[in-house]
Amino acid sequence: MSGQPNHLSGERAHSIGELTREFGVTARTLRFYEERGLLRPRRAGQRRLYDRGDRTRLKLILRGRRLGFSLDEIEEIVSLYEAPQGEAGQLQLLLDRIAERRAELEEKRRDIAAVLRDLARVEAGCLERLDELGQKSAGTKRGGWA
Amino acid sequence: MSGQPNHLSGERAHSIGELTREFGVTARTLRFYEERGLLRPRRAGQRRLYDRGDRTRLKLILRGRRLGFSLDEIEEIVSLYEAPQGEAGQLQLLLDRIAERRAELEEKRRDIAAVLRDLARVEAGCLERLDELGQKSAGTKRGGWA
DNA sequence: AATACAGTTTACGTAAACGTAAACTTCTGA
DNA sequence: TCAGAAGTTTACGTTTACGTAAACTGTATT
Repeated sequence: MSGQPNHLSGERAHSIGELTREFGVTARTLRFYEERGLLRPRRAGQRRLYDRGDRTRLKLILRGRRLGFSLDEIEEIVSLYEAPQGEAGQLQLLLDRIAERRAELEEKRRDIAAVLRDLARVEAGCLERLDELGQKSAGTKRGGWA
Repeated sequence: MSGQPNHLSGERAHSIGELTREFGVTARTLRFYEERGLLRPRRAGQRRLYDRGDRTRLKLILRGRRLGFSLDEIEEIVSLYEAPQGEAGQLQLLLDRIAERRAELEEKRRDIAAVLRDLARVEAGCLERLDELGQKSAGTKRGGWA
């Protein structure tokens, strides 16, 4: 058992095509992220092979993207996850950056809450108006629908 | 009292410069948003005059921007707020779009929660490591800092 | 009158995040 | 053996969201 000295035991690496289907991104995007240094799949000859770590990183990247972070910011955030080494000064810097990001995220959270609240208001107005229309329709046509 | 037939009683309109300072955007941005149809300040001759409604819209726009929506999407969302008229079919369409947006926002909310959770993990790791360093330092240099 | 300041239009420039096309390699099944 | 599928590099194109510069207008101050 164990043919070649495998990288991490028991996991299957994925081709670029598999990744595109799994995550709904194009191959161009994946290559672009690699060019930007956001992903580093290993190679089998020319072909890219994405292991579990790469897929995790990709998930993080796409999350950041959905939240409107730039790729630069995403790079910074992802790097936070993978740099828990270093001496006291470094660690303090890391803690500071985490605090900054947390503040941004909490602003976004407040923004989301505000938009959701507004949408709920509009929705309530809609339903009310629909209800009025229903009443009139019931009075005019009796029974309303079918 | 009441010189000209004013637009909405008792509110003062703002110049573009005031808006830039209040919201931290450039004049170019405000003109661009107008060109895109997102804002419609009235004019005093050439000069733009932004009233309370314009400022409200701008707040909504910037909120959407912080959440990573495109200006097209923002336009759609803002238009939702201002179209609560119409007959039953229209209202139903509106409700559908609201539901879509709500779903997106809730995905973003989950994304935020996930990132915050991850950051908290990293932070905990940092603090732990700092604590270890503190212990060692205490043993070696006794007292540690100043 | 001259200067400054805030605002205006017009128009070209730019960074980010990919899209798209061309030309090539490397397997794989008929 | 050869077509087709999937992958590769290279390179130019495109959209979005503004930046930036030029040339002009109007008002206020010195």
